[in-house]
Amino acid sequence: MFNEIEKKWQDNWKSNNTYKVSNTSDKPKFYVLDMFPYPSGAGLHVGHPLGYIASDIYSRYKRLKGFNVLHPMGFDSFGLPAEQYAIETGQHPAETTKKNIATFKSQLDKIGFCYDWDREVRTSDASYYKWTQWIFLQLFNSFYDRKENKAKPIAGLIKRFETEGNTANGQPTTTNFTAEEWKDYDEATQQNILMNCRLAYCGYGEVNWCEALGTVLANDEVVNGVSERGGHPVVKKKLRQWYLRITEYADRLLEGLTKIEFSDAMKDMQTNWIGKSSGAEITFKIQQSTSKLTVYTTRPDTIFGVDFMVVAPELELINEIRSPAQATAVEEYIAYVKSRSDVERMAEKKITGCFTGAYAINPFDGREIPIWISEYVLAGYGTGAIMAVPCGDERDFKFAQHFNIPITNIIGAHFNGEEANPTKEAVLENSGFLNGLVMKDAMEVAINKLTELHIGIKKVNYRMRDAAFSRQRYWGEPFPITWKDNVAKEWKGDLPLELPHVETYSPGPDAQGPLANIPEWVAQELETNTMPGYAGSSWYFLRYMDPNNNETFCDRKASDYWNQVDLYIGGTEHAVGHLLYSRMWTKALYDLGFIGFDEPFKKLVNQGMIQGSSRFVYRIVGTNQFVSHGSKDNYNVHPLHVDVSLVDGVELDMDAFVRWKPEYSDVEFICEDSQLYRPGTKKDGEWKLEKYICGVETEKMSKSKYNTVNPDELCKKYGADTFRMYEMFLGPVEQSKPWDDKGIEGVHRFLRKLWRLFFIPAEASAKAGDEGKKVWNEDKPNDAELKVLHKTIRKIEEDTERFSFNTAVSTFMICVNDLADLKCHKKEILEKVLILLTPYAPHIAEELWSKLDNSGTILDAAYPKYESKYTVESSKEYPISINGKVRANINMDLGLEQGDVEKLVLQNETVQKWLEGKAPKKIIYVKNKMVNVVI
RNA sequence: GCCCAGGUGGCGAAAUUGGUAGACGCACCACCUUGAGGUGGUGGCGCUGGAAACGGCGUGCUGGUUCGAAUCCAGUCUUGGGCACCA
Repeated sequence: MFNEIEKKWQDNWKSNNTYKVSNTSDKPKFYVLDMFPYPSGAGLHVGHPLGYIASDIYSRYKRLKGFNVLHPMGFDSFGLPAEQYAIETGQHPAETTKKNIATFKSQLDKIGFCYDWDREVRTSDASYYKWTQWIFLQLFNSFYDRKENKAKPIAGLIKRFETEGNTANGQPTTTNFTAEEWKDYDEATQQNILMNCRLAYCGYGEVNWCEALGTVLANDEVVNGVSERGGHPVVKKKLRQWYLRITEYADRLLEGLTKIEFSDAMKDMQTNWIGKSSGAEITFKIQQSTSKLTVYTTRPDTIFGVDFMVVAPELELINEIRSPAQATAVEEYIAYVKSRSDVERMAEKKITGCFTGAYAINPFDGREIPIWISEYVLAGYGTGAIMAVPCGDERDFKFAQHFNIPITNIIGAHFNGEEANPTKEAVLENSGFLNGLVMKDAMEVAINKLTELHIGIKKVNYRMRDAAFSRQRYWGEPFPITWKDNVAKEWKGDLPLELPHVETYSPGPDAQGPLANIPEWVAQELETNTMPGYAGSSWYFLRYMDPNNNETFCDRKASDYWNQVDLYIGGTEHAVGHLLYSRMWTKALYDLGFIGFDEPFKKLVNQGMIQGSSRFVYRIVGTNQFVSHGSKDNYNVHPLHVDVSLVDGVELDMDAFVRWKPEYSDVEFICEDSQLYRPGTKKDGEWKLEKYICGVETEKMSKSKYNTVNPDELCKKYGADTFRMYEMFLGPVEQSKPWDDKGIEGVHRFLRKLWRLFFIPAEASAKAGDEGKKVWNEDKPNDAELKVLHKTIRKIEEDTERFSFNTAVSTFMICVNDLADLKCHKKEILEKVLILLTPYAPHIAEELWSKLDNSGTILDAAYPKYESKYTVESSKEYPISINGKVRANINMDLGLEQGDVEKLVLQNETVQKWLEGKAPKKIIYVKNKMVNVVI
């Protein structure tokens, strides 16, 4: 029955364009956004819709509350998996992507979401990536003006170079020169300098190269030294790469966090990723050399505790300063470091290093400080060199110990000689002019002194690096860039620069992408890299506002109207990728005057992940026997995933298992009671006492683990409304939890019970699924019934507002139970309950609404208001507790004065017994809830 | 190692500001409805002692603050997530 109702209303909404959203309205606007999905070939599993259902409920709720709600959906359809699938099967990514999107859309529609599909965006559509390319060009043609702290068109910078050079204005991302010098530079030199200023720039850099995927990866796409996708090894490689100068936005990205509602956990993650630290850069003279060594430290107060210097092996400086005696050792060490991959370094974490033979001079006490090189110092952070203070830093301490370098103690008793102590509270000793100062106060004194002597400056550093923005792949946005004589220029054709069709996806020469294999492409000297997956997703929320505009990426009127996304729902996995990039793009577009806000998402809610509950069978190694969970430890077994649909709870359907895959056709089972069972040896219907118990583990839901559950089947069996409410009922949206459908019956029962408030099925036709006999009436409700209604209105509103959808479902259940107890079938009550229910179970609400002889759609009904006279208790038995422990009840009216309450309490028999004639110390009357007597 | 979020019945969970812990649902038990099954209904359901009335204990563990703690504080164990030689 529910299936037909749902089909009927889904068709009705579609043909009436019920969810069409207009960019003009008298109503206040509200923008609810989901993180759009990557349309994988596996289709939707029950984990995907969790956030979508939550956002759908909130959107529908806001619509009922009188808002013009934008709630769009689209597809993040460029990316690696489609291309890898293409390599494996030969199907073109455009084809598979189209097919997958169709599957996703039909699956989404079955759940009854209120998307305006006219606003759908697909990042791989030329009409969409035209604007991704356009925005890229804006970034390419802009620089970050550090003085005004915003992005500006690069034309202004060129003008500045021509008139003032780059001395006073200081764009520190490039070198200094005068206006005359600028004019004398040839074009290549000028372009080189400009490239160093552009917000999207091309440069040579150490990148994360993944051989198996044939591409570079951004830092957030590499996990534990292997690729996030596929788990292939990743090595450092020097390559020409496009980058986004996100580091220029580091401070604003941090500052912006205070203006938006993200969870603390999310803010912490972004803050840590940006990794701001402040300290000083200090330059040391080197003995018998004109070279100098500049280090970055957060602890300039420990300058007198420096016992050695460490330089990253990659630094050129090493060749200038190393002593002849150490030359061979240094070269050998550098060769050794180069031979090691990131994975090895991380796995081993051993202490290695090599003395250069050179010494730096401590500027304050003239001490000679040996300069070492070691892989534990990173070339890419700070200056690539550190001053080591073993008494205060654990890594420095271990290094000193390992190489027998004497340790200077500047913190007295705080250092025990056994381990370093990174305290800032110690009083400094052996520290020259800093003696007697507490460390945290000494920092400023030290920095001032260094500045005064021109050997150091205060310095802020960020852990975040510029974002690698090119991929050596096919299935992504082409860069509208041409190369001539090693100079990158904006492509002069009309956007979009369309992705050409290819027959093969194999990499081009010299670690270039497949585009390098296309002669016409190369002939035009076009860039052969493509943009990364996050390019299209960094601005899609803007395109929804004005999706069909062919003149601009998003009309300013539209973006001014819809403004920020009011509510963004998605997983935490994008904390340092997508969410940071979109924030940066928004800021850049804001700086350049294309939009009027500089934070894209006002509020972010992270939905938890629904994990799969995997089942395992245990194959005895080298045999075709499987042993049950209880006795698996007695054998040498190999665990294998088994499809969850073949398992009832933990008990395997052995006959279904042998039919599952051909290679299992003649297996045997050693069951829980150690009996051997061979499928097919017992006839159907014969009692099978043997049980095979599977192992259980919670892991990520994925097709390869056979633990996915398809929402289609649940919608078919129970209906979309049941499915929607059950996903919410499972627990708080923010929380991750393994999927489990054993409670879905309860929610389904609730909806049937709701139905029976309107219609009672006739006895004989209970199974036929017709609507039954009408029982609803138009009688006037009484106080008890109104009380149920208004309490529900209040609770549902509160629950919905605070995204506590699980308790909201409970509230509905209580409401329906109460109405059933009261035998209340009154239209006046029921129709209001239906309105409350609309966001949660739109189909059944709409159906019953129409059956109550209402016209129009319930989606635009007026949201009921609660009356407080029905939501408070008028009189009640109140508990009295004595020293916090409830001992008796007392009858009294609400809103009594303290004095009256005391009198009433003292008359109570139980209290008198406890007091034994003495006066109580205190009588506390708590929030109209209870009374506590302190004795 | 560092940062963050959790830990409550057989299970998913609730408890919005410190105020009668376990709402609601699942599972389970008993009964009613039924020829039977399903559906539907009523009641029970933290542990423990007790025939019962009633009592003791109880929100990972150990302490503390408070008339009163799942909630606040200190320490500790544990699960999940993030970062990881960032000087």
